[in-house]
Amino acid sequence: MDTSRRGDEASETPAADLGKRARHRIAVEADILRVARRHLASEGAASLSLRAVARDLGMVSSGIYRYVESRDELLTRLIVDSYTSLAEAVRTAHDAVPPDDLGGRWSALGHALRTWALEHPHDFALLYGSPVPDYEAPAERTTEVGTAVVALLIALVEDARVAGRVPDPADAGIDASRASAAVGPMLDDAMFAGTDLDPVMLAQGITAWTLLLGAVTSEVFSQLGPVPDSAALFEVLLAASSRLIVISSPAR
Amino acid sequence: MDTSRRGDEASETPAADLGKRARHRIAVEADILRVARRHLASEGAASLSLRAVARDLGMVSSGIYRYVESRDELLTRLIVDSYTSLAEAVRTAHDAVPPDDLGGRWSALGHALRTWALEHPHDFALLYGSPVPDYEAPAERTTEVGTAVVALLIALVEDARVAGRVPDPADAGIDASRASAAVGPMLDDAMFAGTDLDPVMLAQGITAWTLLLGAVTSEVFSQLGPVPDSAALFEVLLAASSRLIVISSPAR
DNA sequence: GAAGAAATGTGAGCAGCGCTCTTGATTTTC
DNA sequence: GAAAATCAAGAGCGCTGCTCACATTTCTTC
Repeated sequence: MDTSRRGDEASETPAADLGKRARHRIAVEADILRVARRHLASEGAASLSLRAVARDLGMVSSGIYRYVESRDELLTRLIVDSYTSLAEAVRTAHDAVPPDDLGGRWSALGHALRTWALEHPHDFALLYGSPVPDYEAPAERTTEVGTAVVALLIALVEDARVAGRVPDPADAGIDASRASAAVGPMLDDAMFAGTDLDPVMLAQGITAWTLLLGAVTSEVFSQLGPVPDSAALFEVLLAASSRLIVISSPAR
Repeated sequence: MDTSRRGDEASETPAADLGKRARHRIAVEADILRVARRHLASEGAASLSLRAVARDLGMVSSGIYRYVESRDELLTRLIVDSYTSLAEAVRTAHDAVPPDDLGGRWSALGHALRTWALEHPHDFALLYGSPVPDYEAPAERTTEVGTAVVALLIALVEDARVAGRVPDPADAGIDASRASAAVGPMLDDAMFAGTDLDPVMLAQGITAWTLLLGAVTSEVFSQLGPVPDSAALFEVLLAASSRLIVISSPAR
């Protein structure tokens, strides 16, 4: 049905509207990812089963291999998907804050990260927990999308520098020469092209990020045992991390 | 061999010397744990298989269930084992530092944690990574031994308070009333019986611990991608965490 | 439109897994 | 020595990832 198109059959398939085979394929691939995400959310990555996904889709178990190379490849797709979802959530929250409200931007970033992690614990575990079963993430496909949220952090640090609201590194126990040796070479990376960061500020940013991610990890995996008011504890940790990269009033 | 003991056969088994059955059992249980630890170290928790352990021990696959209730129970034993190993490593390093060298104690603690984690990445993942396959750690058996290293942190914070070398919480962005609300109730816990901590200091200790654990997690799971000099970066992060709980000279 | 090529669905099958149960042998207890 | 507990061994169930041969359907090319 619905063959009402300028009948330029054969030859090119200009990716505009496709044959029923191609259409079916992208639909099935989307279905697989959708069902897999549902299974991931309810059961976790470790018990994700290709057979179960196929069963849910009403196809025979071997059929799914026409669309997915292997279980690991499905996991990779889920990782990319989760990174995208996380980056979008964080970016949306971040962009809703006025650019000159540096502290507010970091706070929004942190809260968005925490909220997303608590809402999608298994996705979070996939991204920031222990690497899955003898599965090494293929860097080409994950690092690029995985750096989206870190890019926000970098932009924030850069803006803090421009605004002269960078905290004194000595207050954070950061030694300039040490920091240079540790992260200096990282500044040559493509990610930092065009920025004007110095090693010390990058070190401060990494420290803040490490503390923030540690706080979220700790809560999602409940590493501290039962915490009476975990939201309040997060506020404390977030405030501490904030102090590492931006101070409330211009210094010096 | 070596039956040279007062031969009070039969009747009681006073746990001193046992029948051949009991002796065999504890030997086999130790073997199982040993082989399982080897598998864990080389392959990770997710691909740990009871059948493979049994095979390595030359026993038939079903035989291992005489000694281990289930796969989850084996994992629990490994967790307890790993906690013990970690606690011992950290404690040893910590106790080698003069008690009044507060910064040195924290540094030793941090370095020992990092070294242990890098040497036993899969064990570390078991303790501080994402929870294993639909497996919820039985709190009774793990929390007790899991708090050993945190106990060191608490003692350190306590000593810093006594020595009057506690940093100003405001420098770390910690608000007193917020901190009280967040962690105050935790002080009623049995772990803090006998200590004289206030909520703010506890919050500072937790912040430092979160940063330290985040730094180690980040490195072991390589969450930051390739880092040129990860050891130097750890020094920076460790120094930052140290500033959160102890300052170099007595204040006020 | 017919014919060949490519993509897709189906079912059987292999090896591995956790775990249970039965059967027969060994050790401990009485 | 008899009864009870312990253990080794094997068969078996249902699940997993993955492969292969085969039939069917769609796409491409003449």
